Amino acid sequence: MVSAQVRRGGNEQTGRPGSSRRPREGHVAGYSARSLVEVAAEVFNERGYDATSMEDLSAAAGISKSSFYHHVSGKEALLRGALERAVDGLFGVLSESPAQRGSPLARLRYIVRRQVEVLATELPFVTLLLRLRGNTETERWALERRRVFDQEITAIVREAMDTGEIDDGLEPARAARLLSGTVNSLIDWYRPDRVPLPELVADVERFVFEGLRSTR
Amino acid sequence: MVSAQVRRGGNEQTGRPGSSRRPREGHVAGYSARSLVEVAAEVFNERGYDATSMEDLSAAAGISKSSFYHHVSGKEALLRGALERAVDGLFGVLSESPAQRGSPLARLRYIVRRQVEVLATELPFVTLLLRLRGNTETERWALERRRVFDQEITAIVREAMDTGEIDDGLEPARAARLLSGTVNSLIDWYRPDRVPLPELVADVERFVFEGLRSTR
DNA sequence: ACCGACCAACCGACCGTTCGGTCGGAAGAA
DNA sequence: TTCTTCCGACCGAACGGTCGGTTGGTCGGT
Repeated sequence: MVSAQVRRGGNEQTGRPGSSRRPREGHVAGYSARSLVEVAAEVFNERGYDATSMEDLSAAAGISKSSFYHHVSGKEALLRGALERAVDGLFGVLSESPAQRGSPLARLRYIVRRQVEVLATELPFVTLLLRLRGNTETERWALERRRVFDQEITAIVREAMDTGEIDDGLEPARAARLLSGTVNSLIDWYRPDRVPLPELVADVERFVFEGLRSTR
Repeated sequence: MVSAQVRRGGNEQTGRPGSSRRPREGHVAGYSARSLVEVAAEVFNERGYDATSMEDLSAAAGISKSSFYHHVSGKEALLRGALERAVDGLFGVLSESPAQRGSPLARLRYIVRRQVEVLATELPFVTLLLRLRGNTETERWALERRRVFDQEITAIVREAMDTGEIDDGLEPARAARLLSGTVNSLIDWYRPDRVPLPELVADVERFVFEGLRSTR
């Protein structure tokens, strides 16, 4: 397990510590394992996990590869850390009280809205989660968690169909997959600071529940 | 350049030629470059492009790594071949006459339906296309073609909003992205033979244009 | 004296790719 | 028919290079 404690969460000048050559400001940088997970998640998304070397990661963190190993136990541990953050964010939504009380449709709408918010705020981590191939044990664990999450959504969709709140012309599982697919596709184009988050949330909710066709 | 001519497009007993140990039936197998592209696309999707070794590919084709090189010029050429097939399929839809004539909404509906069909029939190739990271020149070329495709969709969405056929509450570019995102998300769960294609096409069209909410 | 941050040099494994050579059928000459 | 020549399919072995990870050590603060 990674044991380093938090000392400095980042670097104020670039947002990512020492991504360009630092002039060796002593030997005190102090990267927490957590901030390195953030760096790693970004690089994983740019290059792809397999194409990312430990040297790429350490360079992005501004230290040498061997120094990097002083802070983290290995490549897969970084992936695990990032995936855990994504999974925790997603399941956190399900455990919020508006996701557990109220009519099925209201719960579903709430989950969609919150899921968009989590996707946006935890973008690099969720992106990583949604692009997994399942090659390692860590990846398969995350894939399984995703599957459980999707099942929860499917169950709520089914309830909402039973109450007649949403159209029951589709199979619940298929409707849930289209729903999740739409929300998750945000990671392919959403970039923070380009679109106000509340506006994005409203647009996605409208698209998912009302569709594209004119209401007039 | 790949120079082998088509001799046998596949193998009737497994659907993929020689994926299990063949008892050396002479030295006549005769893989066309095309059938090897199909094998490669499947393995790329299972393992991820970067994580796939040439040995993985040759093993899937049932020949040695060095024999494999007798038929193809290299790893990236296989990727290129697969991506070209996906891109051609997608742009082919746009050039069909129902995609160019009629009201914007009718054209959009047609494109969505046909795009689902292309996704389904060319699943491995389109999957590859939609998961690119842009590390190599080939990948960047494909990404650029995708961008052009999305722009075409955006233009039609904008037209349909101008005519009032679809809701203009969303920005055209954002509506187009949600639309494409929904359709493209099929690659994450659609598997042939599980769902009749016409039914899938109808479901996706309905979801995209009518949304989930009840029509009653 | 000790400790945490840091790094150059290194390791075995595996990568994509090349190459020399074998095998068996097709084709032409006898 | 038999002999000879040729060719495409095929493979084992090895190449240069890069990978994830380790080692042995320096340096500055306390």
